[in-house]
Amino acid sequence: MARKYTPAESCDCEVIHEEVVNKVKARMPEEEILYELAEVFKVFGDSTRIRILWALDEAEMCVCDIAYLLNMTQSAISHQLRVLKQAKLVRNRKEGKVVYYSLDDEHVRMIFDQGLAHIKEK
Amino acid sequence: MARKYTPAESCDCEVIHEEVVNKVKARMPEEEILYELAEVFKVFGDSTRIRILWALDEAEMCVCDIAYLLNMTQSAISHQLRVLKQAKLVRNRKEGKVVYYSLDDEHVRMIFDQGLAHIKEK
DNA sequence: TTTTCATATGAATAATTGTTCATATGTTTA
DNA sequence: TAAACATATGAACAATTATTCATATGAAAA
Repeated sequence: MARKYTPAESCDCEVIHEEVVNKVKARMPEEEILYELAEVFKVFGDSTRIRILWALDEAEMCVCDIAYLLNMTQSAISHQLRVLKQAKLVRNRKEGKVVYYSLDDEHVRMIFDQGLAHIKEK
Repeated sequence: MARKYTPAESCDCEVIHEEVVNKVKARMPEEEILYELAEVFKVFGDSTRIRILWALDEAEMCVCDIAYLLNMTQSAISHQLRVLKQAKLVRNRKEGKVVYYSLDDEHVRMIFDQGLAHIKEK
């Protein structure tokens, strides 16, 4: 999102149900909120990050552990951990050379559960 | 995700905590589940779709209504509605020329709520 | 029938992004 | 000190994707 396209000329048809649209418009949250909401879910929208989050929900692990677990390179994992950290979904602590990552959000499990509920139902 | 890269040579460091990794590995769900989970959240990871979903949570609307509400072209909205339909998050009904869309998932609101909870806390 | 209108869709394009590769940083060990 | 090792990071590349534009489809109205 937030791509730089030339401004859209709204719709190219007449409004059909102005009452409904006005009612909904009045109840829409700030643009900023919806943007941030999308940003959060974007972080969840990658299977590598989902796997990392799921793993960290089971146990605290260092970068190397995660890379080995997921059969990926240390670099790829490190890059993704940075994304998760920026999103404040994980935190880390350093012990010598080793950096341990763990979940930093109690909602992760609940967000997973809602997603799973959707998958199972359909 | 699911990009076609040459297979990663797992990690390039030694495993540090084999016990933990084995424990976590045993508890990880099927790859397929985690992949689908990421797919669902990917759909939520775009502010246009978030806005459409939020709007439809308020009221059923036709394509033109949504385009007008969000100040976007009919085409852009139509493309996104197709994505939402494929994800089984919205359904539609036809009345003459007009196609009305509505939410097709009771979890949308709860997924939003969890996302919002995360945003507010951080 | 012809026109009009709402919606859908395919192709093209610009922007984004996940991984790789090479390398930097910083800590421990020899 | 130097070597080894865990992690981080920047650049490059391939793949994905959100929108635009042009046009197709299909239903209602003239």
